Amino acid sequence: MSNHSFNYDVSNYRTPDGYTSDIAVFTIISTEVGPYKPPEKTLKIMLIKRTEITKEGHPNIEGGKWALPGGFIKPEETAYEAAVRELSEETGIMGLRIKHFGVYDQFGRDKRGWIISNAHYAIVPENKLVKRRAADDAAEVELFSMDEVFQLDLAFDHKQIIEEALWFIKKDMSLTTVAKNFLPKQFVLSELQGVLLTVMDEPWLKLDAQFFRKAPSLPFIEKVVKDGEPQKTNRWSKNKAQLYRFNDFEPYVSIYNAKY
Amino acid sequence: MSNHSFNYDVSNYRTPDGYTSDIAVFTIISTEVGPYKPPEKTLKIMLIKRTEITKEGHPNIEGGKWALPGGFIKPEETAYEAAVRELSEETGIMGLRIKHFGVYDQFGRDKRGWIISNAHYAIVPENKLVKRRAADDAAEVELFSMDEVFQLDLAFDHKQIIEEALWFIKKDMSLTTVAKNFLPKQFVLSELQGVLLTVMDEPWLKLDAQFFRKAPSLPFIEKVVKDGEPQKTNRWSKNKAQLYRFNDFEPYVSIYNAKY
DNA sequence: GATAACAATTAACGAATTGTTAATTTAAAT
DNA sequence: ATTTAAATTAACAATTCGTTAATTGTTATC
Repeated sequence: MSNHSFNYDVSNYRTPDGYTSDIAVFTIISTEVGPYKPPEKTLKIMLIKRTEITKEGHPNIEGGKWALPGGFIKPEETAYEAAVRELSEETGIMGLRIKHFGVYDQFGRDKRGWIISNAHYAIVPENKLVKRRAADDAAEVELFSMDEVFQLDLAFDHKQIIEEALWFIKKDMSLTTVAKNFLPKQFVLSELQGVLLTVMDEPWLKLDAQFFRKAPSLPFIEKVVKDGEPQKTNRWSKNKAQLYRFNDFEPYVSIYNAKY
Repeated sequence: MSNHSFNYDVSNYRTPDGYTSDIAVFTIISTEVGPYKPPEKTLKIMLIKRTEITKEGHPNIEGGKWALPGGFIKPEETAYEAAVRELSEETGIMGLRIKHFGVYDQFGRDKRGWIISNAHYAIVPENKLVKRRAADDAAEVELFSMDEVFQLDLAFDHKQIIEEALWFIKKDMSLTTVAKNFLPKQFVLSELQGVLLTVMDEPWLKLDAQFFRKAPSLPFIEKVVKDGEPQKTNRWSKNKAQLYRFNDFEPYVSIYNAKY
């Protein structure tokens, strides 16, 4: 029988045993490194620890291991909607940027059967994450740095999923203005630089002289001005620094007119 | 019950009624516009026409409409493997670039039930596509330009899938060297320009003076040289033109150090 | 209250790249 | 021989880049 024409008799096909939505929740946490110094920023991912025993009293699959938050999708919702719901259940926060980035359907990835994972990543500003509430069934929730996470024994194929999520977030950080989701509405150039450096390590980013000369003319950010007066802050420094905010400009780049 | 901990009792959940792999197959066809002129290039997509009647003699769902090639995934294969298989069954060609770009799981998109589509796009050089064989059950196969395809009454949500596939291929063309999959191993700058122009329309691309001055120094292509002699061709022009090929350089760009 | 320290900001300048226009080369067509 | 059209090279002002140095404003230290 030809598949491409969708002739379909349910009895001829085995159907998947489950369809889940998993979410790699990233945040960037700041650690104070001294007064009048921009804090050091680190990319972290939120994982939950799977319970050893299910509610029904049976041993839980992959119990005791750290895993991505997520769960089974209901037929009346999409994987994206499920991700939004799971994330709000898990962290109590809403209105975040959530994006699909891959599907994991290798047979054997879940011993319970043919279970397909639709993977998303989400970005949470650290100030929202501190409100993180204890999970309903007291599952442990913790943030891990990228160094830490790859040393854990993760559930299922979540190690691979996280590796690929990390790759996507790096790409997005380079090519879109996602960085704004990690920053307050108004920010200072060194804060922007700090966020970018958590995932990118281009030399021109690290060199202050280059970054601070180029950044003020980036078309997608603008100086915050009130009554003709440029707004400044000394949040992180002795000398007052100019505040910026993202505007609606959508940058477009191409390898064919870039400089190398 | 908490979803994030994956406590799972099969009886509690409805499972999907099917999991399909659909493929947006793109090609660029050249039409001769005159002797010693580079041919005009147009982006086309391959669609198949769904039969009115199934093998079993029942009316086929969405019968008579044009649709993306694809089909149900078997439990022992991944959606990607299914895409490779379907594409080889359909066109008889292998070794193509195939990439996942999205999942379509809106309930109601397929009247047969809860059916999830894992969507891919593929790029086929036109010289391979001419070998396209008649489909096994004589389903009609045809190439459509982007203008044409959006005027058709497409099956399921395939219009949306194609729109998003087109968006992805444009992005990929700008940010990766996919263009090489549309070109012969050795090509001439005007051929590269023609391929890029089928999906991009930046001014510096259209302006020959700019494109031809910049292109020779792009780090991911190089002049074809044999025995110290630069290889040239007059495939498309009276004057011999330098042949280029892609090398292994992987370009990286970012919105933060681009020019605007 | 002078001054050392230090991040933010501005200035300056040669080097490299860009946008643009013009000239050259080549071989077929007339 | 002349025309034509595409590929290629040349030329040049304008812009941007990479780098180093100077300036500013505030806190900490003596």
